[in-house]
Amino acid sequence: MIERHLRKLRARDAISPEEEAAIRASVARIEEVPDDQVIVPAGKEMNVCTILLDGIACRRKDLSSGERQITELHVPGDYMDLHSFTLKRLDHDVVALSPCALAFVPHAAMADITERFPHLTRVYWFSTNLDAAIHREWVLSLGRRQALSAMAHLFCELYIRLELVGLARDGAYDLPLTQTELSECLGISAVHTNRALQELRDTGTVEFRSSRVQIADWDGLQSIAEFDPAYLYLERRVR
Amino acid sequence: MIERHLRKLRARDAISPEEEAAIRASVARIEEVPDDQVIVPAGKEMNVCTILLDGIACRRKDLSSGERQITELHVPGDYMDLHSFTLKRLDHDVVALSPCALAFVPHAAMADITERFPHLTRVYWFSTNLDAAIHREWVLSLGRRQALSAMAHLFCELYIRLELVGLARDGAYDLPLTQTELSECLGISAVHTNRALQELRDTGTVEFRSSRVQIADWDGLQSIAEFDPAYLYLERRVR
DNA sequence: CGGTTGCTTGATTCGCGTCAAATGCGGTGG
DNA sequence: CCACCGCATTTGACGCGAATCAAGCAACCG
Repeated sequence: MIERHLRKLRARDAISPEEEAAIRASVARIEEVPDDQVIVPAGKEMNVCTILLDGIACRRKDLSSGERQITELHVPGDYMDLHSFTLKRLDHDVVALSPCALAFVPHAAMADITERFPHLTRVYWFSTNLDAAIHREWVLSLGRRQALSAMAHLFCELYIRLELVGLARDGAYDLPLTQTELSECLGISAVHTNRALQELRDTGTVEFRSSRVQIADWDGLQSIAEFDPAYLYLERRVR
Repeated sequence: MIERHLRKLRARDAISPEEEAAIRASVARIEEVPDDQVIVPAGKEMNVCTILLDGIACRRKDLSSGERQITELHVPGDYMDLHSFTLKRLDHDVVALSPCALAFVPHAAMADITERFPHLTRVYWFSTNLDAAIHREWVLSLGRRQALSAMAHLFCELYIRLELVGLARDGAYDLPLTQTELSECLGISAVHTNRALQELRDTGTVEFRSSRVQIADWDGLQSIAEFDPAYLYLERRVR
């Protein structure tokens, strides 16, 4: 299952056999967690990082009022808390939005990689910078896009990211989120999320029901979203 | 002027004399740019990184409609585009919001640092992860906070970050932004920005005029903002 | 089969956007 | 020193996008 992680890395850079071996050796333990489980709580002192092998998870921040904001969705192959290697504790929760399979990599193993593999270190540094680029795109969505456009943008982003690891094809992918969780990504209410979904369906571009996204008209969806995948850094090059 | 950069790093970790020397040696060139200058355009192939020595700058993304969203403000001491070292090109512009003094560090010098100083590499990796943490807090502000609260939060964040490099004290700091630029940080209109500023002034917590922020009641401001500085990782520890 | 959770709908409210115009103000040139 | 300009700030009127409240419905599940 770690293949999806390698596939994600190799989409952007070359990974040598030695580096691949080091990555495989860095995994100390595999675990499965149920729906809704808090995998990493905000503020906790960390000494492992977590790769998402299967399922959908997120980074989530809370307000005292109980309102929640999801700041990033994670797909299989993602390091969900690689930044804990340098931050030591997180400013947000990492939460499973579906049953998830996880791989744990001790910080010590990551430290070993940084000493022995400077190039792989840059690859992982790149990976956290890619997360930041995704954050920035979400800032743009939340700050300036209309709800409909932001929602379309999210469906586009997830299609590209899931297709990269072989989990989307023919314009469709599984997305086991409730409408409430989707609303927590988009910074809107659950009611408005429902209405925006209907409006998107009415445009004939995309449908989201029964935990599945079906894109009928990619160009139309992309145009509603003003989606430009440049921020996902899909080109393969030496970092 | 590079002292502010060192001061920011040393607030979170120890920097040895050898590391300090390497940092100082990495600067190839110093330059001053006027107000409104695009320092790094989105998409451009980069081979240098830029430290902000003096002035206020930002990361900014545009929509085709001409609407703009600022995704982060930069204060003196910040590396504004350290992520270009691994990303090679940026997904946003870097723009001077006041006249700025800049220090340029070639990617080659940064590569040299990553080979010779693993600890300093982690310090810089941390620095880009701190930017991501700030992005996440802005996602929360844009997604879930009311305009008044988000504005108060931004004034709190800037106070802490500027105080760290000696540019804020006695509850006050210079902030050479127009209300329109402030609105581009907060994802609201310039008109509403003006009204929210008046409302904040009426609460007696903070005043923003003539390019200066004067905080009269920190506790009150913090409470309006629900500001918790944990996301700024102010504790000093080995990374 | 009753309870829980998620989805859907309608009515109403509200935060903020938009448009337009007025006011203030630093800079510039006569 | 004043007239003028350009830009930022401020104000008012009005409209829209999304929140909120409340209720009904559908699906799942022990």
